Amino acid sequence: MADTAEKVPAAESSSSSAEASIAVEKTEPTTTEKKKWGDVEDDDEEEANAVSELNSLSIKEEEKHESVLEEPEDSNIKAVTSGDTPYTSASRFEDLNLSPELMKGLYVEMKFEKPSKIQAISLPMIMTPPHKHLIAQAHNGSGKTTCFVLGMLSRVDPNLREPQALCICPTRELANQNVEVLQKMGKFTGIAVEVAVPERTRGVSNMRRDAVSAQVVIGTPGTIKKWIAFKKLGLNHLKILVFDEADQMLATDGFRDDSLRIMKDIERVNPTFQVLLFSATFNETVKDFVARTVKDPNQLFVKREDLALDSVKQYKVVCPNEQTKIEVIKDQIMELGDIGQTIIFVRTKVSANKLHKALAEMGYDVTSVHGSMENEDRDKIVKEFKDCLTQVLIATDVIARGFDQQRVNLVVNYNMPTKHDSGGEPDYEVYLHRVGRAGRFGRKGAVFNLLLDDRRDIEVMEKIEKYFGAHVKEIKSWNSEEEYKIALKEAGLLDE
DNA sequence: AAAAAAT
Repeated sequence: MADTAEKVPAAESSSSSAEASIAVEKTEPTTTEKKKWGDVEDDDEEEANAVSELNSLSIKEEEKHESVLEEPEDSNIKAVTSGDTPYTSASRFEDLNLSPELMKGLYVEMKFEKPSKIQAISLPMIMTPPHKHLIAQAHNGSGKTTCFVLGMLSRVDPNLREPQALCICPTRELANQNVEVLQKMGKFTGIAVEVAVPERTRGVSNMRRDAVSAQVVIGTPGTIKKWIAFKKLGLNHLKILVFDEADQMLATDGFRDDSLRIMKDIERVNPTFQVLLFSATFNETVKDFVARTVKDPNQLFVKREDLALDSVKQYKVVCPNEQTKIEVIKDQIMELGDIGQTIIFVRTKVSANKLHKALAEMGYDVTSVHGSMENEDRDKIVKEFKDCLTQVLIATDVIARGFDQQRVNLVVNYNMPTKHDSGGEPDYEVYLHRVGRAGRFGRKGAVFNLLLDDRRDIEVMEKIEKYFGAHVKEIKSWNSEEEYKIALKEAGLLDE
C-alpha cells in the first residue's frame, strides 16, 4: 500500500470555539441493573425517561448557538452503563493513560487537540477494566473510527507478536481506510497491522502465507473467516473484536452469519474478549438482536431526530423522466465549478455503468465504483478520488457507509435508497449514511435528491423527511440553474 | 439490489 497518510481523516478532534461551551455532566458512577438498549431508546414512556435520568450520564447540549459550523458532536449522546464500573468522561487525551508513543501519534500525526464528544465518553468505557462490551452510536463524521482504532491500539501489547485486536468491516474500502488511520495513529508505537481483504491474485497460493504476527488485523468477513479456518489468524491472544458499521454486520440481510461465526470462534478460545459495535445507525430489529447477542454492554446512542446532520442541507428535485435526471447531472451538477468533490449514488451497478458512460460520452471527466469491478480497479478509483485527482464519483452503496473524504461537499441521490424486500420502502439507514458522506466532521454540505415524477419516489422522500423530522426543500424547476445556485449558496458552498 | 466471498 502506498503512503496515503495525508488523506486520512485528521480533523476529527480539531477544536472550535463551539466546543468550549459544551458542558459535560460528569455524573457519579451509576450502579445499574442491566438495561437493554431497547428499553431506553424507545422513549415512548416515562419509564424509559426515568431510566435514562437515573442510570445514565446524559451529556446535553448546553446552548444553541447560531454558529455557521454546526458540529455533529454538539448534539445529545446518551450513555447507559452496565455494572458498577465508574467512568469519567475524558476531556483530554491525557486523562486516558496512553503510552507516550500513542500520545505522539495523536498530537503529531493526527494533529488532534482533544477528544471529540463520542471519543471522550467511549474511550474510558473501552479502556477501563473489566473491559465491558460497548455498543456505540454516533453521528456520521463525528470520530467513531478514532474511538475504536485508539481502543485497539491502547489495548494491544506491542511486544507480543500475535494478533490481539480484530476489526471487521463490510467493504474492502472501509477496511483499507481503517488500516490507514491505524497506521498513522500508531506510527510511533511499533504496532503492526495487517489488512484481511481478498487478494488481487484470486488464486491458489493464498494460503501458503505465514501466520499473522501483526497485533491488529482489519478486514472483511470472508477473508477473516478463511484466515481463521486455515490457522493463519491465531485467536489465542485476541482480546478485542470490533465491528465497524455494526448494524450492517449484524443484520440478517447483511453479514450476520459470518459475524456470529467469527464471534463464536473467538469466544471458544477466549471467553472474556471485548466486543465493540460502532455505527451511526441501528434500527429496531438490529438493536433487539444485539441486545440478545452481546451481554451486558455499555451503551451510547443518539435519538433518531438528532441524527440528521444540520450542517448538510437537503434538497429534492422532481424530474419528469429518467432522461431529465441525466440532464440535471450534466447541466447543473457538472457545471457547478469549484464546490469540492461530489458523489452520485445510484441503485444498481448497471446504472452506475450507464451513467458513467453517458457522462463520459458527453466529455465529462467522471469515474465510477461498484462491487463487480476488479478489486484493483476499485482500489485505484477510490485512491484517485481520495487524492483529489477526480472530482465526481458515481457509486453504488459500496461506499455509502464510512467512506471518509473530507472534500466531499455534494451528494446526489440519482436513485433514492429503497429496501428490496419490503416493496419499495425507503431505506432510512442507507439514506442517512449517504448524506453523511458530505459534511464530514461538521463541514458544510448539500444533498440533491433526484425524484422521478411518480408516487413512489415522492412517497419515499416524504417518508424519509418524516422519519428524521427533517425538512427537505424543493427545487421547483428541475432545469432552473438559478435555483440550484441559490440552494448551494444557502448551503454555504457557493459565494455570492 | 448491494455488499463479501466461497461453500
